[in-house]
Amino acid sequence: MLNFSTSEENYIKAIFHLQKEDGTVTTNELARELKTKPASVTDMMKKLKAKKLLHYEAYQGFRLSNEGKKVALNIIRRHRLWEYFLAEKLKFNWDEVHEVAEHLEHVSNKKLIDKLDEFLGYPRNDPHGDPIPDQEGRIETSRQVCLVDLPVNKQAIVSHVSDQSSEILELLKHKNIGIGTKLEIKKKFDFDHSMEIKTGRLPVATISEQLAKNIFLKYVN
Amino acid sequence: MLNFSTSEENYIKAIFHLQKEDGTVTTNELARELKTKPASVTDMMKKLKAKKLLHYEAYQGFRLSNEGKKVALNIIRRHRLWEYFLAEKLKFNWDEVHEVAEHLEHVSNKKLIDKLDEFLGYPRNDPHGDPIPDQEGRIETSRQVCLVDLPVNKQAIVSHVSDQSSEILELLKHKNIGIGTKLEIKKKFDFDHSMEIKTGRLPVATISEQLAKNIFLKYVN
DNA sequence: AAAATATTTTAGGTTTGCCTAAAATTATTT
DNA sequence: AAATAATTTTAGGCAAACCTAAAATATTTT
Repeated sequence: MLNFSTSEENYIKAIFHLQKEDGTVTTNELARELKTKPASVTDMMKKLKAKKLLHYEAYQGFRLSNEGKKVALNIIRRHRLWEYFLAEKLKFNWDEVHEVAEHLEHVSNKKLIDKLDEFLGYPRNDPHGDPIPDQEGRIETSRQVCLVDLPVNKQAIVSHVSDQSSEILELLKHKNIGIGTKLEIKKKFDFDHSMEIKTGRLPVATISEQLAKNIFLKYVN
Repeated sequence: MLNFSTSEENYIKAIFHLQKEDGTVTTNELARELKTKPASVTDMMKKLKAKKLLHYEAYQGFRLSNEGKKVALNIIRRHRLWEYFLAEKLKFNWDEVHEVAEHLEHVSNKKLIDKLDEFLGYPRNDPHGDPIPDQEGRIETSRQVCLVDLPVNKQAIVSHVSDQSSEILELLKHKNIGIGTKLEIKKKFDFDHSMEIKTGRLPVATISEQLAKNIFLKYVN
């Protein structure tokens, strides 16, 4: 894997994220995302095309090549590992990690990142719940997570309930929660590890730790 | 504290280190240190002078201003904390940390560095034995270190022996070690924590862990 | 103290990544 | 399908940080 400038890396990363929704990314979209001007985007697209990181024909938008995707996943791996480190080890707040990780992610030393990964215990998701690509760039698209481990404000869909007793099902029915219910945690209470969640249209519901331990979800996206 | 480019930071740091020996630094010295050309150095000196980070008159060499020194100590703080992190937490080898820290040091987020410092337990020296400046840029010029904690290949001078029994003094005399003796550790053995040290002119001597625990030294410089 | 040598600065050029304004192309209306 | 609007690209410039070659200054030698 060659080395890229901070600027090139930011473009690659932005294209990767944008092309998730659409298939192909436009000059204006990218300029908006990166807070730069369309003319600057065109400049960079020419350069990245020359480096074979993306497919691009004038006026036709662009998509990352396979090589470009590999580079993107590598940057995302660095970013999310640093986010995890900041939140888990340095006790940064959930909402402060992104900005700092934006800088750390550009220190591209493979050994550093692999050792950081090992030190952190090979985490699978960053503090926002997004999956962390492995050394090979493999990424788990949608893994199950226990409600206990679901980050605050991260939407997820109930996919499994481990205890099948009538008692738990009664409780879940009462709270209008079932497989397929989309929800997010609004607040976690350290005292008893209970939480308030929000489902689709309804107001908040309180979930005990015992209940949360039995509910598994998949991230949206 | 304002923000500086990576390049500016590298110049400031290099001047700080060079002016330790001499009082004033010359264009050629700095060019050699930074593997750049004298003309580039002159360019940068004008810029740093305009930013009041150094004193400089054409052809007369340069010295950091007080503000420049503060900036330098801040960069050195970041560098050494990252070195400590890499060696202590990520288990990098002693001789690999410097290069990686050269990159990490330029991520200048005060909160990041202060939290890193806290996470590491406010270490006083980096893995090379060099002191780590505190938040205010204060640096311990020459602190005592126990021989047990002296890094390999780092010269230091015996400044204190805690046990004053005749037995230890006999042993030290036999090995030609006394207050003022300059030595460095050549090898440490994990098995019994014994070590081989080298003093001035003489060949290596072996020191037991028990003995090392009673010898304190000051770093050279 | 003049000449020779070494150092430092100036002048002008390059690349990267950004910009504005104008031209080219594509998309949308009418 | 022409006209209008929106998007994208081109052309030409700018600042940072580097470069080479030549000029200016300082230092050393004779």
